[in-house]
Amino acid sequence: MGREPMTQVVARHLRDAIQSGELEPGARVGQESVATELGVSRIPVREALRQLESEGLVVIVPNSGAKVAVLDFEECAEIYKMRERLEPLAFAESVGRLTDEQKDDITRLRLELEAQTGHAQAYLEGDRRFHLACYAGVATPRMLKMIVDFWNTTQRYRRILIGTFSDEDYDLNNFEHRLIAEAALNGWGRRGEDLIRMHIERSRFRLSHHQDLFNR
Amino acid sequence: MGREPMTQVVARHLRDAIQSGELEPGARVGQESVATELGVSRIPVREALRQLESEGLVVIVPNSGAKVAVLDFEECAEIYKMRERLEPLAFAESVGRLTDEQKDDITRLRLELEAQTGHAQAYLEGDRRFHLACYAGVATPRMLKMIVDFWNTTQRYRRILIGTFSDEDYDLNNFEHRLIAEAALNGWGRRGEDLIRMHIERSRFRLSHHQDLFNR
DNA sequence: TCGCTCAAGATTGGATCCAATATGGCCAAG
DNA sequence: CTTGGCCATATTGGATCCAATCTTGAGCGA
Repeated sequence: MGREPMTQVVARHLRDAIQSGELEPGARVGQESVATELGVSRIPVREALRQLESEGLVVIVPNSGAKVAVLDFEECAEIYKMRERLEPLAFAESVGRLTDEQKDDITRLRLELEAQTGHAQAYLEGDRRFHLACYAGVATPRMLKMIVDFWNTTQRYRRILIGTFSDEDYDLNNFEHRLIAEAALNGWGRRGEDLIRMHIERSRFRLSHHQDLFNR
Repeated sequence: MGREPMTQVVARHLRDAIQSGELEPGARVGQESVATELGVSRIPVREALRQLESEGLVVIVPNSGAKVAVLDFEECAEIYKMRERLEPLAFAESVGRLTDEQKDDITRLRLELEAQTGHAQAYLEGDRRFHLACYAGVATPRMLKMIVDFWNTTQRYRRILIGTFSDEDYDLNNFEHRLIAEAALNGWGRRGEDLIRMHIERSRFRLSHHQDLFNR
């Protein structure tokens, strides 16, 4: 059994750094600095950066370097619109193939998430886990990867947005999750599609109400 | 003005080779052979392969090598289902921002395409150009790239499928294109969405009728 | 004949080195 | 004071070389 390629290690490291906010959008990501920090040569760093670029996390300018991707409001909204189309499909494909364990996961994650109400950071992580659990039945990894990439590229901005949540915002979110979970557990594909679309759509509307968060 | 990075040159070369059918699905893509063929070192080849992997054109197995991606029927159908969701969105976002030149392109490409009726290879190319022209108004490149990647990964399989077209299949296709073009030229977003979804859906149905083409 | 072991060859992964390009500061001209 | 051009420096892009891993096929034994 072979060791894991350094490229993957570097990619994961940078991915985490970007999503945790350690590397802010627009921040320069120098090959040399990353290489020395992780004790590897620049080669795996370069390949990792290409991978992250394809995931939408960084932007590479030839002969200039890589920077953490910056999303303006329009781009962010566009991603939400794509999610509104793709995630209902993922739900429909997932429902019906969910094992009992996976259904239990959905319920468990939903309850854990509700328990984190008000704690922005933990809620963010839990929210992600819950939604992805709903798509656990998707057979082809391609669609799942696209969705995960969407979540990753917007994670940084959802964190900002969730800071503006009122108690009622949390409640509404939790309630929508309960409806979605119900649909998943009962195999209601079509109903789940609508719920998920509306769920994401509401997030997008909220996003457009806080458009100012993108200016700076 | 700087020269274009070798990585991009290699990537384009391999992309063309894969789409033209020169490299068949499952074919091994050795770094060394590509490098010597193009007169470059293996470094840009490796980076190009990573890029193509992110586009879904090749599959890289660590320490083993890269192979042209093979799609089974399920994966191919899944991509079509995603297209059925995303391309209507792209149409809706594009329509309304189309310039007069872009509208002329749509008409011109549609007529050129009809003139190629019966010529599988040329029809394939024209079909692609026509559809992409309908999305020319999309502002954010991210969605467009995803759609192009979908077309690229399935190009090889559409070629097989188009070989089974009867005269009536061509006619139906051309007629649907006329309806789509009409919607684009008149800015009928919602109508265009439905037409495109049904257009792709019909292709997917045809695909499932020729499922045997995937067995070998 | 079939399956297993193991070593030689081939191929990929990574490090180091050199060339090409962009960045940033400095100086001079307007 | 601003702006344009120029050169030193830092950083990326690519080539070459070495190490690690996988693949292949011959040999052996059941």
